[in-house]
Amino acid sequence: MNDHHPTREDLRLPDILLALGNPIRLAAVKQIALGECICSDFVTDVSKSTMTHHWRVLREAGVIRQRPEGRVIYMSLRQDDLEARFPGLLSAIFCADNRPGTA
Amino acid sequence: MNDHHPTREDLRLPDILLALGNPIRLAAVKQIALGECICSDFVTDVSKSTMTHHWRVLREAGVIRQRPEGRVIYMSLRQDDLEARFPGLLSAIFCADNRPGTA
DNA sequence: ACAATTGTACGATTCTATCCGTACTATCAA
DNA sequence: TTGATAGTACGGATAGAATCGTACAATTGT
Repeated sequence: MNDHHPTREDLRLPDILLALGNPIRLAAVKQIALGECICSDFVTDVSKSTMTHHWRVLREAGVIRQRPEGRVIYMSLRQDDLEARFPGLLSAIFCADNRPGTA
Repeated sequence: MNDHHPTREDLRLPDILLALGNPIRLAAVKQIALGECICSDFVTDVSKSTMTHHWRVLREAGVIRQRPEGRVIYMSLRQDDLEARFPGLLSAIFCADNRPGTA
């Protein structure tokens, strides 16, 4: 696995917003926020390789951390880093009053 | 001018994040947040027609409102609508600890 | 009426994202 | 060692985004 994670200092707001500005990734991040999970915990309409792409976008933006262990990869939200750099951002996104179809 | 603005109820979080997930648009929105302005108030590296494109993306996502008056178009942030649907989102974005190059 | 100003519309180009299938790697269990 | 499992990597197709230049429309000032 290519496992580059940006440091806290290197997090960039536009990259993070772009990463979260996709319904599949936003839904995935919301699920990860409920607790660490592995790829196969996600039910989506897209293929495995497409999800790999989405995980990479989220990881490279610094939204999630991927931790390989055995043959699975645990994914978690980089809540502390995000809160340090962008206070309130995650909670605003998770508490948003979403309508159907909004993911 | 094509002047469709989504209603408050039709605002979609992924669309808004996507609209803000571009450095040029994020910078523009930050400037608009300081007070209503017109297109020519913005100094950018891109052409006029490219900016027209960015204004459209922001307007169609519901981030800004465009109000034509005479030969200029006043642009303002849809702060009330955004706060109603996504409380705290804008302030989190504007208060973010940005680094150089982050726009 | 004319010219200047402010911005849009359109078409073309280039770049980036999304998505899939297939092939592959690594780990684990029997 | 063999097979199953979990996921990545890569190449290619399609779609969408960003950008520009040119042409245009509306308004305003002379």
